[in-house]
Amino acid sequence: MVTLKQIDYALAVSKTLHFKKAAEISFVSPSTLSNAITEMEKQLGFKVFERDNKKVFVTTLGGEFLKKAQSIQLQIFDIQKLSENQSDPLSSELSIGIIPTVSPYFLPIVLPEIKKTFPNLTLRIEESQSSILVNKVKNGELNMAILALPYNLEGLTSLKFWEEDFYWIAHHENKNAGKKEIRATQLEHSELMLLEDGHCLKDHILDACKISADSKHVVKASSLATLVQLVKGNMGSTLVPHMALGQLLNYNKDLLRSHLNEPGPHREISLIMRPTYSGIQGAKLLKTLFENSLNLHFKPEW
Amino acid sequence: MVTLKQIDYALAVSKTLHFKKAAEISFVSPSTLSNAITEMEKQLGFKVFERDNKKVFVTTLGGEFLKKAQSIQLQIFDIQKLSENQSDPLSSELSIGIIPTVSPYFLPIVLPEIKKTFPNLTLRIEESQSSILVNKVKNGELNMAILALPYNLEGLTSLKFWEEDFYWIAHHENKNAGKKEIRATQLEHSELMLLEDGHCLKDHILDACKISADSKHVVKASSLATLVQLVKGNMGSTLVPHMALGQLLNYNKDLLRSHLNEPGPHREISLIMRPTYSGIQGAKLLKTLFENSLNLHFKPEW
DNA sequence: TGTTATATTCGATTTTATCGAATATGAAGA
DNA sequence: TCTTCATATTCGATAAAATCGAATATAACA
Repeated sequence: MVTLKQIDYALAVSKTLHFKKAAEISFVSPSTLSNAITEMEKQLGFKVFERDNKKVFVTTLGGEFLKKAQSIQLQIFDIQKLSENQSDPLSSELSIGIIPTVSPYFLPIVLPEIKKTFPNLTLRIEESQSSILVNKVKNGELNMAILALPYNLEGLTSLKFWEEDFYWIAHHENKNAGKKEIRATQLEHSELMLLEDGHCLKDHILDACKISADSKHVVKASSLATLVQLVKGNMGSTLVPHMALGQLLNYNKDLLRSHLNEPGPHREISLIMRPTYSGIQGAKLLKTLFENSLNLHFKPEW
Repeated sequence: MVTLKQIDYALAVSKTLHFKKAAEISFVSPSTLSNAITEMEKQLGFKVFERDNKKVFVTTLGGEFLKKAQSIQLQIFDIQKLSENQSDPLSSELSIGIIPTVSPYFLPIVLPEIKKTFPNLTLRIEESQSSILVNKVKNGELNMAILALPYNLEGLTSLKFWEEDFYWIAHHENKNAGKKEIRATQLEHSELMLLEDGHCLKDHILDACKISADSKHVVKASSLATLVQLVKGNMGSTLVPHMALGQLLNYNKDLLRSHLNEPGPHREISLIMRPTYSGIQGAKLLKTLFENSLNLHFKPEW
């Protein structure tokens, strides 16, 4: 039988590609580790690592094995935390990833609430783009992430807590500026400024406006704040999500907004996590907290 | 650390709800098993089984644990078979579930091909409805299943190998009989005879015809063959999938068919399996074999 | 041709798992 | 109430395994 200890050792080797270092991080002697790997390979019927005293590399089949092995190891971690997460959720540590087009508008609202409601919780927040966050959640580096869907979750579980539409932001001199509603067809693609590649907001905007991904937009900014500054300089127009309106426009007289009148909601903000994650109970509590905070803040249609 | 051995023992207890019997099926003494479970519960920090010398039952949290534990055990089985399935796929044993509305029309075509192409393969075929098959694939009782999608796969992986439309079968005295194409709106719901509940074909037909599930149909048969016999007796009409046409109509002059002219394909036949299943390589070979056999048999639009 | 770094082998030792016998416990029946 | 019975658990002894350090083998490099 393959054992979890063997799996741990194998994963340590795959991380270091070095038996001695792997032995160190596993807190065993090199001989122990070597024996364990050899025994495991005997059980499996194939070599996971091709190695001599100078180099170590993973075999093709070994790669398959390691992928599955890591998933199993994560599930074991999850299972071990079943107890603590059940008895008193959100009372120790939690790492959450969040995308840049949500983070600055969302965190100021909910962080105080989290602090108040779960005073014993130590939060670690990490801001990255969706693809990176999905990977980190999958391999256990993050407990959860806050993403905008639709997005390919690759098997992760999601809890939706907010949906919103996009608004078109234009300089008051723009001929369409100030309309309450605007259709995608009324937007001049050439003057539309979007975020650089990798931001899911860009794709959601293209989807909502049914613009093909390859149409060229001159400006590709790295944040919504930049884009809005450019609009203020009358360089073009842009689209931003509902939750960003208040902070970005800030009663600026030059900037006018119009609701994007296309089938919505244009994006759905969700909490995602591994399906085997033991803190799902806690995640549901968070989801509710998020919903309540956001509704209080945004719903009274200011 | 929780070990796989402990997980095995715990699952044996959960199956038998009896420590002595669990010890027997695990080939260890009762004391060994008892100690292992106690030690495991100490590691986990909670009791999985509430027990005295008369009764054993699973705690709430224990149930959570056992569910995850079983999933892990299955993945370990999968990992152990990585080698054999890789080197020479489809050379030992394979259990496949298949739904009743595919089985009689599909197996006669592909079984001879499988025998010819994979002579060393021992096949076990099991016919059941989708919900049962999904469960059996999930808990490892079956390696794969052949289902008609869309269907809630609950995380299982699918490989589509065939898509087909439905045909309306009517007695030649029926006023619409014999038309090449027929729209759902032209069908008299009252005279439509469908399979009993639980057959996914019934749901797919309701979907394709946009009939609500609660509309009452008098006849609810347990097989397509029965339905067609009823049509022959002029009791009403029915809908059958493409692959069933030849066998069911069999050049019977009383029975006329019309293609259901609604957006399709009306159902997709797929091979489903656990995502961690190591025989995916073999499954892909089967998929190709299925495609080839079916295309040869059905595509020349007889 | 040494030297160095590193994986592996080997024998001894510690740790862990397992067993059978003895024990404890609660249910059922006399 | 007292026995009997079935069964989970405890205990001490034993078997199996995991681990260690030292010795060994091996390839790269100077």
